[in-house]
Amino acid sequence: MLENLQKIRLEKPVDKIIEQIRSLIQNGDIEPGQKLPPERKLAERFGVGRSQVRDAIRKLELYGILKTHPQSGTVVAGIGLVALEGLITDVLELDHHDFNSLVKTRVLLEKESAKEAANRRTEEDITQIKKALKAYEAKIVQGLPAVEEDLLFHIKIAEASKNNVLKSLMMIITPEIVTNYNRLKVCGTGEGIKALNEHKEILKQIVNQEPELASQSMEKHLQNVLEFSLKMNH
Amino acid sequence: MLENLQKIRLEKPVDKIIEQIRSLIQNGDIEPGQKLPPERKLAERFGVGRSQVRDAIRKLELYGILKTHPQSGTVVAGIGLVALEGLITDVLELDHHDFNSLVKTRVLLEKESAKEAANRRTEEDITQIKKALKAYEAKIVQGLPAVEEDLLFHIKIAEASKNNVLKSLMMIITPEIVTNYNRLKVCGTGEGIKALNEHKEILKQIVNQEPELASQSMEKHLQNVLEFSLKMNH
DNA sequence: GACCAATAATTGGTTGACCAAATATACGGG
DNA sequence: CCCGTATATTTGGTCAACCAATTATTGGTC
Repeated sequence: MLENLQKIRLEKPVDKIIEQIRSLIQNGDIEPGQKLPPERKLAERFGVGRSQVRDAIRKLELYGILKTHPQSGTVVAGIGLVALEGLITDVLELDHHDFNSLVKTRVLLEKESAKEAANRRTEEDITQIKKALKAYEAKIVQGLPAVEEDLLFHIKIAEASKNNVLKSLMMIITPEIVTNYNRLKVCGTGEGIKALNEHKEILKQIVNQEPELASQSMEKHLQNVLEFSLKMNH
Repeated sequence: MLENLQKIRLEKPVDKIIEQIRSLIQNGDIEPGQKLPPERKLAERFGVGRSQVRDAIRKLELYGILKTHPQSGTVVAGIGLVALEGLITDVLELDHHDFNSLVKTRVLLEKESAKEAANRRTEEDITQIKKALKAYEAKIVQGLPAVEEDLLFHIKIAEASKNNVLKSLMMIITPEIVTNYNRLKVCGTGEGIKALNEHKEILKQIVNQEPELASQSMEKHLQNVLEFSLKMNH
C-alpha cells in the first residue's frame, strides 16, 4: 500500500519523455531513419523543459536508439521498429534484474571467456593472468578479502578471449553483480583456498589450450554462487 | 596521416572529462563510495563548463559508475577499483566492436536463450513465439524482406527464457548487429525458406522441452552468419 | 558537552538567452 | 530552369542566473 504510493512518486520525468518518444515512433509519426522534431518543439509538446528532453535524448543515444547531429537534428536509428521497441522497453526497465538471472548470465559469459581464452591466448595474456593470480594468492594467503583481485583475474581471462563484445557485456553486468554480492554477503570466508586452486586449474587449462576443460572448470568454480542465487532470488 | 589528424579533432570533451574523473579515482583522490567534488568545482578544475561535466556524469551514471543524489552530490559506486577501471575503459572504447566478436557473442546468447526457453517456456510463451513465426512465414512466402519478423521471433524466445539479463544483453548488442547486417548486406535473398524451416525446428524443440536440441538448432541456424563474420571481420 | 532550532551556505536541477554550425530561402545571372 | 552566392532561419551546444532541496553552521538551553 505505502509502497505503491512511493513507487508512483519515484517516476522519473526522463522516463516519461522516453515513453512519449516511443509513442511517436510506434504511431508511425516518426519512422526509423527519420529526424525527431527539434528539442524545443518536443519540450513544448511534452510540456517539459528543454534540458529534460536533452537528458532523455542523451540516454537513448547511449543505447544506439537515437543519433544526434549538432545543429542539424536527432535521427532515429534505422534498425527497425522491433529492435527500437525492444531497446526502449529495456531502457525503461533498467535495474529490474533478478539475482539468479544475473548469476546465470555471468556464468555463461565466464565459461565462454575461459573457453576462448584457451583458444586464443598469447604469451602476454598468460603473463597478465598469472600476475593477477599471484596478486589473488597473496591476499588469500594473508586471509584478507580478495574481491578486487578475483575480479581482475576474471577480467584478464576475458581479455585473453580476444572478444571485446564479450568483455563489454561482462563489464556491463559487473556493477549489479558486485552490488548484489556485497548486499547478500556472497563471498564468505574460508573458501579462499578452494577458489585459489580453482583459479590455478583454469589457468593451467588456458595455458595448455584446453578450451572444454577450461570452460568446465570455470563452471565448477562458479557453481556455489549459482546455487546460492537460486535460494536468494528476489 | 590525414586520418590521424581527423581522429585527434574528433575527440569528445565528455570523454576527456571522463578520463579526468578516472584519474581522480585511480590516484586515490576519490575512493569507491566517496563523493566527487561538486559539479562547479570539477568544471573549474577541468577548465570546462558545468553542462559538459553534467553530461559526463550522466553517462557514467548510466553505467553504474556514479550515483547522483540531488542537492547533495555524486558518489562513486562502491564496487571496487578494478570494476570501476574496467567499466570506465569500456565507456571510453565504445563502438570499437569487431563484427566477428559481435556475431560470436550473439550466437552464445541466442543458444542459451533457446536452451532456457525449452526449459522454462509457458503456454503463453509458445503462443507468442508461434505468432512471431507466423508473421515471419507470411513475409517469406511473399518473398519480402523479413528482418523485423526474424528479430521478433528471436526476442520472443529470449522472453521465454525468463532470464531478463540475457534479454537485456541481447537488446544491447542489437543496434550494432542490425547496423552491421545492413552495411554488409548479410541477409541475402533466397535463404528464407531454409531459415523458416530452422525457425520451425527450434520452436518444435522448445515446445517439446528439448533444451540441448533447441540450442544446437539455434547454433546451426546462425552458422552461416558466423562464417560470414569470420571473412568480413574488420 | 549534548541537543535542538534557526539560519546560511552549498548542491544538483532548471531556465532563458546567447553562440556556432547547419539548413533553408531568396536573388541574380546564364 | 539550373546554378551559385548571400542572407535568414533553425538547430543543438553552452552559459550564467535562478530555484528547491540538502547539508553545514551558529546560537541558545540544559
